[in-house]
Amino acid sequence: MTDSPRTLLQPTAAAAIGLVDDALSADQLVTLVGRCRVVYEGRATSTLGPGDRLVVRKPDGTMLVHTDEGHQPVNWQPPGSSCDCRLADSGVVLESKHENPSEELIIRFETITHAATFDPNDPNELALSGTESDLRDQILESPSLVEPGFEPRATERKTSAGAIDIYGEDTDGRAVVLELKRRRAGPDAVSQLNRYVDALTRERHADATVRGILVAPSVTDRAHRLLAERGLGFVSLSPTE
Amino acid sequence: MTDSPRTLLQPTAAAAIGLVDDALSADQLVTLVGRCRVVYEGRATSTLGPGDRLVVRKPDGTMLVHTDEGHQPVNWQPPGSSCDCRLADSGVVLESKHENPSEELIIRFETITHAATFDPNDPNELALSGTESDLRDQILESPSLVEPGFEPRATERKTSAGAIDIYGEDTDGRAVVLELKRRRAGPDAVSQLNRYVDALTRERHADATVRGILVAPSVTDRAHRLLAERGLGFVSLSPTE
DNA sequence: CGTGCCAGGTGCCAT
DNA sequence: ATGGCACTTGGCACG
Repeated sequence: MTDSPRTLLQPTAAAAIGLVDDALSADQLVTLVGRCRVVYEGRATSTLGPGDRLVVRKPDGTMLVHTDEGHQPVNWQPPGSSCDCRLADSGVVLESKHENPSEELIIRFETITHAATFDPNDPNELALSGTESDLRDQILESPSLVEPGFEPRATERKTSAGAIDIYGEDTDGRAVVLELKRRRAGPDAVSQLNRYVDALTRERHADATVRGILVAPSVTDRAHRLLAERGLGFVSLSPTE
Repeated sequence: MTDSPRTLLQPTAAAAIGLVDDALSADQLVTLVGRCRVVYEGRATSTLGPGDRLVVRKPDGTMLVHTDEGHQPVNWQPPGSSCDCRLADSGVVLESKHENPSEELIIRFETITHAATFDPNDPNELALSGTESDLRDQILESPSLVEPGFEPRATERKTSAGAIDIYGEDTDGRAVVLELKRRRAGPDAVSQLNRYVDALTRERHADATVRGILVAPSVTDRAHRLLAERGLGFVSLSPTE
């Protein structure tokens, strides 16, 4: 039971509202192009003066306001948001509300250039590779990539400071904590590793040394210094060649 | 010198390519809706099987592929990417390339439901409030919000571990490091504060204690424990009331 | 340019 | 629901 795609060029406000209302009740995706102002209030607050933008409303409640620049929408509303479309001051107004967190987005159109709807059918999932999870699998497959004789014992091993990416032992039987990063690592990655090493050291009463190794394609200078200060190691590995 | 907005419903491949090519040379924004497959290769690699999606190309080179769900595009290309539109296997193919980092996105359409272009005029900037910068201004305005007698001395004070949000002194003349977060803070915020306190302690040789205070609306349990372990403080403050 | 860090980050999965 | 963290994170400001 799919509805036909529709498109309107320079529609009247009434026609645009009709289109949007139909699309909302039919769980269609809507795109609107036109001159609008935007007000947001929620986790933060924002206002955006008049300009030509692309507005997208998805059937899952997502709303996006895109300007002519940049990857990110200038304003948006998360999935699960409601949408109300009405006439105000002879213009189309979209009002989207979300609860928990409480957020409200109001888009006031002066002009609508295009309005279009369609019924998306998208059964396929994205297959992504080159992630941290792939790097983890590589290491579990060939532990010697980390160092000769390294033996993984667990992944996601829990500590009081969080879960260790890979926990294992070296040839001398010492505990080894690996923190993995799919790309060049900075100070935050070193701190993360440091937290896990501290926590594990505390858990295994003091004396037995716990080694920590950051595994990433590379590290920044600052991160390198931090590693040295904390007595932590580094191994260069990339998720895919 | 603005071009008119155009829209096509169920265009032929040739018509769609004509529209896109015109839009590319006129620096217009393009939206395409239709059934497509997507392949990405760059910092990572991905494939996406056939489905109905919304594709947006912006004049700054940004490309977005949106499915029917979620705030984020399923695939994209950053600003500054090229775009080539051609016919292949009797379908429209968009090929976008980016250099540094090297990334390539290929979108193969089976069907095109809508194609539309317009010339965006968007002179206004977003005015956002409730940011960390607002929280900083509040504290500089009323330092006693942190604690009675607190005196800010500098913002963005440089240390070997990075820049301190607010550096100051307490009533006893002790150095105080503030790390600000606009929302509930987790372990990473504590580690960040800890890095700055360590660095500053090192710089001011040793004995003089350096205090560290995390300023945020709230902290998680784990973060609270970490603060205690490290002898760091916490003050509850929100960027806007 | 690279480094570091904020973001209305988002999304995923765990408890 | 909250927490902890990865993400093709994106974006900005600064050296």
